Amino acid sequence: MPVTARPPGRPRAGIDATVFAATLTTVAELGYANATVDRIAAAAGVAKTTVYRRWPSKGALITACLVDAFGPAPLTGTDRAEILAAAIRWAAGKVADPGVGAAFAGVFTDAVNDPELRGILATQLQDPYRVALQEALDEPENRVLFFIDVVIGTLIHRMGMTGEPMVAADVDALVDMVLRVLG
Amino acid sequence: MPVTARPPGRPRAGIDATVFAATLTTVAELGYANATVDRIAAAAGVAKTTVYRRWPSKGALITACLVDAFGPAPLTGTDRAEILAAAIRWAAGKVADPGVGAAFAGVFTDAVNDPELRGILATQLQDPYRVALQEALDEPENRVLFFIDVVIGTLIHRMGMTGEPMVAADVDALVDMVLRVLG
DNA sequence: GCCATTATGCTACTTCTAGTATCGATACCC
DNA sequence: GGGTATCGATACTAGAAGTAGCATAATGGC
Repeated sequence: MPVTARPPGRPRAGIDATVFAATLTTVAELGYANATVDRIAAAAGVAKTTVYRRWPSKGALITACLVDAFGPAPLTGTDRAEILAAAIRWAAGKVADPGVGAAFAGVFTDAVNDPELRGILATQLQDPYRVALQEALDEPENRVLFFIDVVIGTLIHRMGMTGEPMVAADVDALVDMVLRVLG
Repeated sequence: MPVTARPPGRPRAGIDATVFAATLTTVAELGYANATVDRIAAAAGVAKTTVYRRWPSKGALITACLVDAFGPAPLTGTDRAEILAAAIRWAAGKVADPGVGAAFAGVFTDAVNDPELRGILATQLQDPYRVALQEALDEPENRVLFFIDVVIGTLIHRMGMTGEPMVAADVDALVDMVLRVLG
């Protein structure tokens, strides 16, 4: 029994999941810049005002959508090398999912000049993985942050410059490179 | 004597350099999102229409500004390791220049969902360095592109997530990591 | 010095999007 | 059925990208 009793009134239906799905498909079809909140709301079958009641800004919506799309990191493996390799391949696969890479790159760009959104992105999306990696690898924070910069930065740069996710051979090269330093 | 004779009429003054300088200072002061074409033009002391007569879009202006700010890469050194290390440190220094990193991250983000701008960015900014690196390192194109993804992606990711350029110690780590693979 | 030529400055405009306000309708739990 | 909080719909504001039209200014050539 939860401490907070369910409040009375019209409850929220499964709107979050519907909006998240609509966000990814809209971004995948039209691109981040053309995925306006109006269009996302229409694709989800909800009113734009409903979106803004649940998320304070478009960037916050995209970030929440990405947190949902990525989910918990599968830090599985018997040793550091296996954990790292699995984490990199998992990240590469997620970035290659339809809409995820474009949404990631888009919200990242928006965050560059929006300190508030940057905090949301760092806290809600990056920090859980950073903390989990610090524990799984027994590495200091700055080392894990560097690892995230390299892996995510490389994947997003490829996605942004070519419009296509990184091919398997290059993901292999990324895994090899990182393992030589942190493995 | 150039093949194309100078056309008659009012010649262009040194407007390009003025606008480029105003672009970087405006982006450095206000951030990419707030560096509107109106404000950049005002900072440069020219009319907005003049900017749009010279560059077809804001993204093209920023790209041209970055091409000017980066200039030719100093691929100096007696061996591959020296060349690579110098190139990485040079890139890190440029990204850390006031306005350059933010402008780079911003135009990169814009390019993700704008194929036309992506072409401009790849052709005018990336390709010259790619070709020069291919010759200097005697590496195939896909290998050099991977190198660029890693170095620029890492630097931009750090800049985007923290708002600050990468510190020297982490640039050292980046150099070490790349040298283990390509050096 | 004058003229043709071309770029610039200026004003106004269109279009699009993020985000907000208001209010009636609706769905849920009790 | 009633209370409550959310949803839908419409309308709105503010701001930025990009465009149009025209008067003006600066240059080289004569």
